Amino acid sequence: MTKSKKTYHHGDLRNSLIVAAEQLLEQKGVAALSLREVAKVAGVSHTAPYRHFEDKNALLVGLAVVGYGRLADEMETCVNDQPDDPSKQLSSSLHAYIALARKHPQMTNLIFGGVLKNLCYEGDLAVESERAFNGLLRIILNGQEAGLYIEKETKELALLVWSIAHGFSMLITAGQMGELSDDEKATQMMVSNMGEMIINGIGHKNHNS
Amino acid sequence: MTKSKKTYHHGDLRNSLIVAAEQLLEQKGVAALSLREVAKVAGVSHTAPYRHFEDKNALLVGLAVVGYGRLADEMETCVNDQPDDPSKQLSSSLHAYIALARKHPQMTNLIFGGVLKNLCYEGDLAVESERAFNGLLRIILNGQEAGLYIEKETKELALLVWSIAHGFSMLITAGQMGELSDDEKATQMMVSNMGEMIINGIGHKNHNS
DNA sequence: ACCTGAACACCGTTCAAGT
DNA sequence: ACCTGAACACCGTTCAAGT
Repeated sequence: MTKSKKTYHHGDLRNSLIVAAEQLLEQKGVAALSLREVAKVAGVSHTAPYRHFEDKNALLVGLAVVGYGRLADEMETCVNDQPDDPSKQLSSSLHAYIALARKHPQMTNLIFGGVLKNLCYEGDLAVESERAFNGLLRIILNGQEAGLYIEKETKELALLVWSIAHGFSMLITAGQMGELSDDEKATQMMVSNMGEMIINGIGHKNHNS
Repeated sequence: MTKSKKTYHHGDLRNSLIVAAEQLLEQKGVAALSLREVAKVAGVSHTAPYRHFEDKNALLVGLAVVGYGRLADEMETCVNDQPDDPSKQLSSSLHAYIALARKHPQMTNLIFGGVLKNLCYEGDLAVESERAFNGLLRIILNGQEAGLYIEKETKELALLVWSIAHGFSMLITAGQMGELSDDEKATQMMVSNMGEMIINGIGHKNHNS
């Protein structure tokens, strides 16, 4: 019933290749992802991908753009869904970041694990990266304008928050968090606690300044 | 003059392979690291490594153990070098973590980028991982005993600090920090600021509780 | 324009054979 | 014990050829 799959010319091969690649990625990991197998899953010869991607690396970048785009979408949703509650924007962005990484661990590794040839962080990938970070920036700025956060440079606060969300995500993805990795509930609890600690700090407040 | 290099039996091939592997790793990245080339650099046939490592993955794990060991050493040094100043222990551990990642970006990718078969986070690698985290735990505990930090569970504070150090490191390594990646001085400034924000929080302190 | 099949250099891994 | 060389299945990439 779909309009593809009948013609000799595939029609939407570029996209089919990315879909197939993601399927294999989450199945077997970044290291075991081969261009030839992607082509086989997509139902074409192993040289067909070169019509749509210069390289294996170019396909991986294309796939990473999709993944990073999802992250950017999540960040924007956090801003738009609770436009009047900057505090909730921040906590939901933390939860969303980590939930997405937990849902697509291999995609997280692909984007941030250093497999992509570094030069390719220009172009579409850089666009999505900025879009995601701009979401975070806006969340912090909203909070600052509401008088919730200190007046330090917005970018510095955003980088701190990003580092926390990213670090926690990568540690879970890398299996460094022990039991926590598998425990959905405990993870969310931990994320909530971290959100609180970012706001209040871990220092004791018995100074009288 | 060295005692190796003369006998037919290499003597310390296991170690030579790891040294060669690290050299190639930082040179060409995780994705382009091949077992055959490692063997060639070490000066042996391409099947010789199988006497010392079950697998290509096993060699990578062996290499990662070395890298993770360095991180653990750094954390322990931070504790031992300033035994009476928990505050300095914390800030120096942050700086050390990020400096090491900046110095060995590809090693950081190897350890945390999801290339290693996950099951291998048992054994020696788990030992070094615990050693590093224990350093952080002790640093936080020292601060709590000195009355510097809140009385929340030590492990939670340590995980927060670890996430920040790790996230910032990975973002730099992945080229996500723009100009900052190359600017040594600006990076250190940013790390110092993050250290301060962890202690004091980013929330405005105009509540009168 | 889009796809294929043969070809090339390289890879990880196995195994019988050498010292 | 430790290392080698041939062999196998797989990989990324190129290219002349097909529709």
